[in-house]
Amino acid sequence: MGRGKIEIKRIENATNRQVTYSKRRNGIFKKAQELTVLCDAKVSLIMFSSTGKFHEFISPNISTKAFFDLYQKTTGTDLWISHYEKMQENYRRLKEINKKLRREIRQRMGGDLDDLNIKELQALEAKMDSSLVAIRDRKYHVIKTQTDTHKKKVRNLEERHANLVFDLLDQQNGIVESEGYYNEAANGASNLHALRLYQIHHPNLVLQHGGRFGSNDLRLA
Amino acid sequence: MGRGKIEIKRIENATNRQVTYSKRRNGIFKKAQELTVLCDAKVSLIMFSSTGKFHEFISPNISTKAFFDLYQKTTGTDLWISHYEKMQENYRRLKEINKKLRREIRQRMGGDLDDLNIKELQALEAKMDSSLVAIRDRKYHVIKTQTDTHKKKVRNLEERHANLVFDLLDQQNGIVESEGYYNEAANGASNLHALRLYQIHHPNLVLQHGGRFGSNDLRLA
DNA sequence: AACTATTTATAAGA
DNA sequence: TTCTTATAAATAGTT
Repeated sequence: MGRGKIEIKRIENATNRQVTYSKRRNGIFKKAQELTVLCDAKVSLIMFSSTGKFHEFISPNISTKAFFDLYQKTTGTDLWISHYEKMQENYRRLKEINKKLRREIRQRMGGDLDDLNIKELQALEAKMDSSLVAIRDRKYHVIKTQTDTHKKKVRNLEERHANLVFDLLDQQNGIVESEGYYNEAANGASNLHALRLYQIHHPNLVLQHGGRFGSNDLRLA
Repeated sequence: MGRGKIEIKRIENATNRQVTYSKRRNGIFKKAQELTVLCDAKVSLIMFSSTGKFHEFISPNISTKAFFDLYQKTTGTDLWISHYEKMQENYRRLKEINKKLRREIRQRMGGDLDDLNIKELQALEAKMDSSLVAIRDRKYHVIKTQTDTHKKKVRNLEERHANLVFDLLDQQNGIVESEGYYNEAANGASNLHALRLYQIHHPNLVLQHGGRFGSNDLRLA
């Protein structure tokens, strides 16, 4: 049916394949159309090319949905029941697992213990005990981390505060004793003296870098 | 494409129509088969004759169901969406709940604690503590119940054993002292005497109804 | 996309 | 239905 006979096997040249697909697709669609008209038949012809392109012919006066319904009715197969049933089975299993999980949680919360025997109760108690240890450990670890972070923050703030105080005193010295007696106040050399002056008037200021920090409102239970 | 050219319109003669249907059906199936092979395409061809007869061609390596799924995916239509999607949504929700339950259990087992803050850790610890108390209470209750049951069983067995002993002694008395010295042995009046006799020969028998029962192999932790 | 030599499909007849 | 065969139709290779 062409310049030469061809063997019916996959056309390796992609361009040729695509061209042949296009030509033969038209041919088969025409055949389907003719069959529909000549023989008063219902035809559904759906195809996907190797590149995934979709084409469809369907006889007039019938939708694809109706066609598939007819297909299912005629063949007695239900195209989606297997999929559906598999899902239902999964759903049922998940529900069961869920129930067990909830039960386990209830037991771990101290309820629903009525149908555990002594061995099971002892095992549960032991597990709970060790879990409690793990939780306590974790809690202490978190508290310690948080405390350390607090310490660092406070230390940092203290330093910045102290620096501000020094700067302030330096400025005051520069103004009050402007006769030149303390002209070197602008450089950092007099910080210690300035601090001493400041402390005289603010005896509550305490510079302390490793001390105890009061309650951080974390009860250590 | 035959002895004469035909017009493409419904063939009124039913026999002719049927014959043409049969011939052309073979032709179109062959075309579909060739297209599948030559062009590496996926083809679904379903037809119903005017008399309702069903024929189908489908490319190898793909089921009608898979083809239908592909069709739906490609065209964006979904014919059983209402049934199916509702179920999928339920399934998804159940899965999510499941995940949370598992996580809660893991935490209650002392794992997966990294992203709990101190407040949550404290709450968890408190819950675990009270749960542990409940579990211990339950354990003790079970132990007590079981012990009581044992006691009752033992007591019952002892009584039956004692009765058997009495009956045995009565019979022996009946035989040994058949001269009539103890003819009233058949009624229960002489049980006390019989017991005394029995105890002489079995000094290890102890009738004890409220005593301590040895280890029941239940460590009281 | 068009052409055309050839192959293939099939209408009519058996 | 199936076979035969003359003829229409489809199409492979080419342009």
